[in-house]
Amino acid sequence: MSDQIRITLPDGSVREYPGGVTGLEIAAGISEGLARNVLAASVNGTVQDATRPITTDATVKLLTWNDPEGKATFWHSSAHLLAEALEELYPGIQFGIGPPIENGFYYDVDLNGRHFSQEDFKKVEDKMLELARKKQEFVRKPISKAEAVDYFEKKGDPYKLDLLERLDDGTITFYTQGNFTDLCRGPHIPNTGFIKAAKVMNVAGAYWRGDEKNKMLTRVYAITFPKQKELDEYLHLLEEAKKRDHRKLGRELELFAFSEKVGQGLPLWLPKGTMLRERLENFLRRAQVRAGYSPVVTPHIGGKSLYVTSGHWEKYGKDSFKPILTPEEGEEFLLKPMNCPHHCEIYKTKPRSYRDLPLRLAEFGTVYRYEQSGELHGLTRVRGFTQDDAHIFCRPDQVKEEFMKVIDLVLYVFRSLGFEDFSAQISLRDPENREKYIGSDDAWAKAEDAIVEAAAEKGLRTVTELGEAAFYGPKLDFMVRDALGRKWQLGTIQVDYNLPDRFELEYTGSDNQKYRPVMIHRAPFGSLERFIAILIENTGGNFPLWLSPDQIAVLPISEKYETYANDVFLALQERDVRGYVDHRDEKIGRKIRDAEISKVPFMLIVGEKEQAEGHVAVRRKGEGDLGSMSIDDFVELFRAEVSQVGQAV
RNA sequence: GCCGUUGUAGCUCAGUGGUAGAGCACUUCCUUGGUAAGGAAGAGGUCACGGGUUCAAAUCCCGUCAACGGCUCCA
Repeated sequence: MSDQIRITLPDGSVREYPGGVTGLEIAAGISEGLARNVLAASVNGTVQDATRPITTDATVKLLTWNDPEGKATFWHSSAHLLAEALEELYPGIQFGIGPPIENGFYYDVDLNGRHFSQEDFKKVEDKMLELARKKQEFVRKPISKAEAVDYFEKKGDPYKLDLLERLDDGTITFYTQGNFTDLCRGPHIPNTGFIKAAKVMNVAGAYWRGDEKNKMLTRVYAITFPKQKELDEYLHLLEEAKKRDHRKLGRELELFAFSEKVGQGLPLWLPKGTMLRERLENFLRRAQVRAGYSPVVTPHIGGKSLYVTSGHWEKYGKDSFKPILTPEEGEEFLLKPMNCPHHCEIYKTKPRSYRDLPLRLAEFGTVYRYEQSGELHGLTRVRGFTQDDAHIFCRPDQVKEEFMKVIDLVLYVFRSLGFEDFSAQISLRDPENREKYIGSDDAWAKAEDAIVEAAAEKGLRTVTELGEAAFYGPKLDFMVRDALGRKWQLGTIQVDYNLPDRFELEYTGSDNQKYRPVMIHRAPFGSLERFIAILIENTGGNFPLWLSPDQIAVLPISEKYETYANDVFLALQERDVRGYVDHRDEKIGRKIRDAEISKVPFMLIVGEKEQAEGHVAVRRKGEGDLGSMSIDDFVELFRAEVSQVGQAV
């Protein structure tokens, strides 16, 4: 151990230390402050305990709260602290897993039927902090599998034993802090004293190992911080995010509603929401016409045999809405869960030539799917929704080019609406579970290659997920987050070599032979409902001018100017400006306040002066008075802003 | 579907065994006003629904439905 080792630090400097030096000691040599804040150490790219000796030359980064790995380590250790607290409060409970997550951590526990709810949160938090103040060290101990099994058999924890079964002897470690010992690969923070603030967020059920055949454990979600102030800030941030929740804003801005009588997951679009939705539809319709799409319309139901042919009946029939029947003949029809089978039938209405391809059929198609009741969520997960669907029928040699054109369209849509923060996900087959999918290996391989290449050529930053493909083909999804950080899929592009086979679609090639086209399913919004939900949360309800349900509110100072207010409104309406006149018997301050709360972009105040000059006093929401101007000047100002985003819709 | 929590006026919420409340919104009247809440009066609830316990249930118990937070699922 007396041999010197060379440690390379992130700034490129190299220092010599005695072999066996720890991250903590290196930190102490740099500054006392750093030593106080070191949570873990990255040694040659592997995160490990800051207290673990380093025995060879290495590149070392000392991790603090400001590093994602530091945070993860902090929260992982906090999960152990949570477990320790729970065990003290509820002796005899058993533990599943307790990982860090994006915001905090959780621990799955089997409370053996014991009750645990919000009233107990405070007690757990207090216990956690009480234990944290003891500055208990996290002690790492390599242990043989036999000893580990023995420990948990004595303790009576079936979940840990289940975990141990899949671990190899020689790789197993225990971590102990205070009276709590856990099977854990680590790493951990030096001691519990770093944890100064703790909050149990909520509890939820979670199946052991995520399998619904297994027992449901209680998942306790919590978050901790090195400073109380940071917890306060986090809670404040959460409060702010809740204000942007589309379910809240949807009600407040009168965009949509639900009715128990209509049914859960079946949104009712109110006039203002419909206005917004129609602007979006028109926006995409125009873009699609430019991109060579042909709009079509198909019925909301289709004969069962259509879905037998498509394969959807086999795959989803048993857990869908049941077929509806004709009264006399008993013929079965399905509420359409997809538009693609209908579009395939449109393809088949006449013989197609290679010259006709690509054929791009687009439809705002409303579909109905039986989503499990516990899954429904505002507008992001519903049972009836409208896809901005289109199916591109093309020759195999056109797949990649068409795919790239769709990527362009999706990016155009996202850019126009200010969606900067999205990620792209390529979903491929699960290589270990191929019977889940229909279609030949060869077709799948071709489709997967086409997607990967197209995404790469478009320079998309993508993550690839195995096993996330649709049952009929791989896909490229565009993912965004809602106000509370949950991830949702919006735009999607899917290659399908399968449906053309099932529907026996054909085209005649230049050699007069019959060929099979390839289908691309695509939806830039995904569904209008989900897209609008995310748009509401992204904008906080402050929609761009071209989308605002009400773009202006004409506010007469008093009844005397009502006629003039109506004249102003009519003149603007003729120039395609949307809004209303506030005729209520209220003072101007009140009318302004209400228009501001309704998030109307422009308020046009008219009184004696304006009437005399034929002007309007313009007030911009959130900004204030812009001064008095003629109606023509206002329209110019208005149109400049609308065309700024390129969307005179 | 599963686990947990919740359900009182259009909205936000008080009320924990003894005749259903507040603020905002709504209606009417007064007020005719200059850039974020003028005043007064009024109307509005089978306390989600269905059972049960009790002299008495919004309140306690059981069931159903729905919403919320997760899990599983998501063509």
